[in-house]
Amino acid sequence: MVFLTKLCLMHLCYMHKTINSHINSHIKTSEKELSIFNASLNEIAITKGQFLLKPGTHVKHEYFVVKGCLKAYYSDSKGNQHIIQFAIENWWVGDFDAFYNQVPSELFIEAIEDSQLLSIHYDSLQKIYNKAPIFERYFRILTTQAFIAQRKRILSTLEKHTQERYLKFCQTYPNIKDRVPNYNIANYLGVSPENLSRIRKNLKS
Amino acid sequence: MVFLTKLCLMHLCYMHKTINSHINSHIKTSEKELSIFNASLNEIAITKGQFLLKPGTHVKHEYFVVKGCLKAYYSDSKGNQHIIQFAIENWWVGDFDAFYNQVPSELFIEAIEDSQLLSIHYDSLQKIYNKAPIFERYFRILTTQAFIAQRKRILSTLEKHTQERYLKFCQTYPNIKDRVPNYNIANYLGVSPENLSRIRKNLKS
DNA sequence: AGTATTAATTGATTTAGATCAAGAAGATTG
DNA sequence: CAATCTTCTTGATCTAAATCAATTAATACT
Repeated sequence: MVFLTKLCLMHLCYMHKTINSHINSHIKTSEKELSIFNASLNEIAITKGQFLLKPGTHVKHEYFVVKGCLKAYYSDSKGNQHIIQFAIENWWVGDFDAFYNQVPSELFIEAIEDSQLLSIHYDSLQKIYNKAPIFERYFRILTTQAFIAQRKRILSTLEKHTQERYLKFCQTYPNIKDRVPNYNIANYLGVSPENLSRIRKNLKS
Repeated sequence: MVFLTKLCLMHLCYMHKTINSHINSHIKTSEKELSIFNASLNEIAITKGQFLLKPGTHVKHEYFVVKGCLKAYYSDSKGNQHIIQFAIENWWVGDFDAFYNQVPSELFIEAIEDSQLLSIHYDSLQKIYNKAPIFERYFRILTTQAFIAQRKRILSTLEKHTQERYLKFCQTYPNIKDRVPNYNIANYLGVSPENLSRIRKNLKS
């Protein structure tokens, strides 16, 4: 029992260490600011195939991936998945529209691997913004970078053929490419798995 | 001459008034914070067909549209325009990747109508963030909303047919739809002008 | 290891939309 | 108000990719 407690503490340290170094790679914080932030985080463990979020939910949390891999997707009327984001280590994931604009979620977020996450509650975040406004900067920078990445994704759908877009995807996310089934990459690119398979075959020769 | 000066002052007031009410629709500011911000803005007038930005430029400014309409686009090797954004009144426009990450611009920004803009310099903005950190919040909120809008755009290319995407575009941006030539809307949607024309014909009947 | 399940591949057919080409309708300008 | 330039439309053809269908390969399960 003592052993277990110790393990949990070590575990907690590891998760906080991960997010804190991510924070400090973007902004400079004091010990106090960091501890205000850390105090608001909750740990979540989720196994492959489990859902973090489903449509129709009132979303109160955003999630930081410490370890693992998830996909965020919409499901259309035919049941096709349209993947909006893969989230791996050091990414934030959530339904930002539902979270910030207080509308019901339309998004599925599902674990592709067993994953460890940290969650933050909407109310906690608002308090953090007031008590430690440096975190406005942290999220401003992250959102700006995410915005730029999305802009590039839009551009690639506008100007490139599927083969080029697939190659670009592999180049941009080499680590994701090897952790995710190909039909999910097809979903992300918005093409059929058959088409992606043929493209991959074509690239081999 | 006196008359002209007076006119310019009135003009200045109008432009600042526009951006200040936009700011105050998102955050609460003191007079002092607002005046710090206002002091960093420069006025720009640009006529239809002129460029605010071209590829290869070292980007030092972002722009707020007080009046007018612009398009931001990439031009591919065949000379096709891929429109990433239409900017009308109360929108910020710029090459955010080039601006924030100090890489050369790849973007054209061109006036579709005669336009009045306010520009802010990168260095000024950094100073504002330190002197009046409430503006971190302003830009965090704007970027978050822009991020959400882009996510919806990505989703629509993943799940919808061109006709549905065109209807969605008209619904989301009714004011832009009527100010921009159809072939530019086709560029934005990533389809040929001929195809959009046929879709529009089909919708009439 | 052997079975069940899930993922990837391959082939045949269909389709939405691109491309090519020409003309009509609007808008601008001398 | 011609004349020019720009935008939009229409038709014919071509092509990338979707869809449908079946098989093979890879994982997971007990």
